[in-house]
Amino acid sequence: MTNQAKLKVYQEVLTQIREFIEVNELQDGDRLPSERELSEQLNAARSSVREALRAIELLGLIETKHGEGTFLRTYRPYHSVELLSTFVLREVRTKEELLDVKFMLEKQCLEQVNIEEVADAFQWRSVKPEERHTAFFLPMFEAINNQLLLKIWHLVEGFSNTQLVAIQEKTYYEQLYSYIHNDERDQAIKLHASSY
Amino acid sequence: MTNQAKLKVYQEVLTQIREFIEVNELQDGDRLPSERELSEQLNAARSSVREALRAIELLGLIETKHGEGTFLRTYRPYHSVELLSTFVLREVRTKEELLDVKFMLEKQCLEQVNIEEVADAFQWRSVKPEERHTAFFLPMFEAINNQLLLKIWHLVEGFSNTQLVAIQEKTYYEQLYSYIHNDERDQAIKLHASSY
DNA sequence: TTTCGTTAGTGGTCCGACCATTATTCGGAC
DNA sequence: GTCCGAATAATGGTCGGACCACTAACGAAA
Repeated sequence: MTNQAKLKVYQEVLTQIREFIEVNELQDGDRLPSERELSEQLNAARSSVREALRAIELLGLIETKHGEGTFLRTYRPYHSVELLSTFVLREVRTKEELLDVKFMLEKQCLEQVNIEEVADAFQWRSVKPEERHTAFFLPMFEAINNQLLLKIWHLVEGFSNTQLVAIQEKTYYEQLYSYIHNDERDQAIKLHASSY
Repeated sequence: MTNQAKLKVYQEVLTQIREFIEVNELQDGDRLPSERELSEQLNAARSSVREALRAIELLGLIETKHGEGTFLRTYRPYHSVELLSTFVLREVRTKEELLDVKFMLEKQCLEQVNIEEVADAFQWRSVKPEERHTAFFLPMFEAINNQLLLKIWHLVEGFSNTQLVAIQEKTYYEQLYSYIHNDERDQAIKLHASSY
């Protein structure tokens, strides 16, 4: 027996849409054929075509405008990450696990970030104490220029925030910043670790 | 005017399915109500329910068995991920981000893992070359004992796997293992980094 | 030329029908 | 009583059509 030969219609449709995009070299913002056209050209019911389209819409790959059509869209991985997280975090409720991952991400950030590229580096100074942490790290993650990483951290941050996080003094972040600025990464990481 | 109040039906359905899972504390493998039941209970047409289900099926969050029902699914990186990735990885940017995050996670794993706790440490020896990487890292991530971290890596792994990943020789993983075993973490990390 | 209804095309939603597959049920053969 | 196989019921898979809501383009009137 062939192992997997029987793909569902909506999956075939997806493949063909993918090919259509390829062949016609569609760019972001370009319009796809209407649901009815696709339905006819691909020999599939409109409802099946819709199942395919809704799936990749949810992912953020396309955008549908009522009365206008379906358009290709610049894919941003963080859309799907958000969606996935609500399911992935389903059973990962352990505060410990969340904090571990969050710590790990921040550590990685401290290692990688180019401090020169951090905008609003001192935004956190003028912010409420409980928001300092986010205000400090957010621009740093943005400077890393990896939206996926940023989104993951943001989500973990959001979930763990509801738990009590130790609030650090301004001096803590000042020290952290200064370490990185002088490229004393290991010192920064050590300090960061001591706060968890 | 409210900015975005008008969610589509399938999106509402999605939310409610999520709540259903939450409230009833469904675990992986558990069965969801049938499409017809959901349709009735949520006051939505069956086709709308299907749009929602197909979307999260494509994501790999549920599994449908013809004649049986719809089941919550332990994430497995085969199936539709390949299809999905052909869409998602259209842009070079996305590939880079995925690989960066994957690299980062693995690096962290190499730093943290207690090699004594790794079960099936040499499973990867007897596996197809293209599966070596996963077979090597999976037990290590499991040994870290952080469900969240594991799931994140698994997802990223699944996507990036479908694209060209450099296949390493057995000696590469042997070396990696031996470094960690002798607690020469920095050597392991350096080796790992050289492969990306 | 401008304005404003009309109209055609599009996505959004619903309904009902039928098929394919699976698990269950039940009755007869042993 | 046990076992087996044929109905049966429940489920997902697919189709086609109907109608609504929204948008843009067109064309006639001012």
